[in-house]
Amino acid sequence: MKVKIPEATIMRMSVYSRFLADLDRKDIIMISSFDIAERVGVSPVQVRKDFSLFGEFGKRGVGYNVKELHWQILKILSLDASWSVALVGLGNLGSALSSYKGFHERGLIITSIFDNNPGKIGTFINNVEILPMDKLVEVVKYNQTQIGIISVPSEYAQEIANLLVEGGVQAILNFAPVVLNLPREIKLRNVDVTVNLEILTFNSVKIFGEIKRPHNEPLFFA
Amino acid sequence: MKVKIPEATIMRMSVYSRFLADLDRKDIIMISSFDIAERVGVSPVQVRKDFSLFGEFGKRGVGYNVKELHWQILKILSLDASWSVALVGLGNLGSALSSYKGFHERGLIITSIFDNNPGKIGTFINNVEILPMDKLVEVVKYNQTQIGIISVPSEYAQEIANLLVEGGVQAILNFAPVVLNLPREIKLRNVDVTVNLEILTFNSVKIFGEIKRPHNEPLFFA
DNA sequence: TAGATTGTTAATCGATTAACAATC
DNA sequence: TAGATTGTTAATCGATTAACAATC
Repeated sequence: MKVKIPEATIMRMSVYSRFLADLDRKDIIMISSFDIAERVGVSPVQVRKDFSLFGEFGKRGVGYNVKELHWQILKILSLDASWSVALVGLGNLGSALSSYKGFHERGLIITSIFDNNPGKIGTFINNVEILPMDKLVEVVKYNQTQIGIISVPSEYAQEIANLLVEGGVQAILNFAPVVLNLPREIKLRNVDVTVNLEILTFNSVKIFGEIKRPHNEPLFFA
Repeated sequence: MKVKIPEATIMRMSVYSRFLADLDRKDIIMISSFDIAERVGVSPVQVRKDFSLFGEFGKRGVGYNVKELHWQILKILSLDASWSVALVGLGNLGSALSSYKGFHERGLIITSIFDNNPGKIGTFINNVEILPMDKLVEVVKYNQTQIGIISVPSEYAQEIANLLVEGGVQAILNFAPVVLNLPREIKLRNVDVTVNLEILTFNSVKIFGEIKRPHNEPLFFA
């Protein structure tokens, strides 16, 4: 009775759940797999199949209760309790992440922020003090931090990853475009913006065959 | 003789190519699929299989010439010529993207930047003037922009996407956590940070069964 | 020639889709 | 009961891995 859950399913569950939160805010009571599918850009069967891997949440002939389904998915994603997150690196990207409201809404609580810029250390973001890197292990441990986010330059990413692991995190979300070496039990996800752009370049050319239009000098320019 | 290329392959090609650029900078001449595999975190067969979808780039018994292979992959990804990219939304995330050097290195040229903040309009980033949104269609057209990057708040993302399409882009990279509705011929990729974090929460719990440790008050706190 | 490593074909594994039975 | 919609089983499709032949 042990089903393997495809990662693609988990990704979609996260998307469904955000859509359901939205419906709930709008006081919509029931929804069908067809409506979910349409708004989320997948097929209705896909939606039902995904749900079915975790249980039976709907009523045949009727659909799904929005509140109930939403709650079930949050439970599945373990977002029914909060998570302690450490953010390392407060450049532009780190700042964007630190101020992103979506995390807190979904129980992902940034409990510590680290940077090595003396001008930033000691200041606060959302009541969290920015600390120097040499406090990382200690603080991450104390906070029982489960997830570390790495948004430092590539050359420091591995070093930071090691510190996070030493501090006891279970999972790392890495924004640096490097391949990190981690103990197998640590969960890792990489978000790589360049890779995503390059997939687009590949796909775009496919459409137009081999033709590629060169671009002009920008219209508005220095 | 028309092979379908898995998207996963394209992603890996992008990663291989960055690794090869690195090797080339270090004046390494030859490399084997084993060494590539190890450093990139996949299996050697995977590497060879990926390459084989596009041609034969290696010498049996010897390996691959770094320069040659690198160049071939850049050609495959259409990164042997430059791309005109428009960046819309200059919040923290947009700023991070605008200052990311990896793009330019790989022929992804940000030719225009748009924001609606009057304090930012008229200033320059890397010689590109920040323009108001109402110039978007015109400028994107003029620059023959192929790719648009959306880093505006979710509620404006669809509207901006429409303008980009009107301006003639072929592909959109969307950072707003919403499902965009686009003409089928427009290539779309979504980068969704929350989804990635939530996959980590799911995976972490799986490891520890149902046990989840609550977190303390932060050690360093306001 | 022997050793190494590529490239390919076939087998396996995994995810999506189609068909349909169950049931509200 | 008829219509709607879920949930599941089987079929298909796609991607990875294993085995091995080719060849430097």
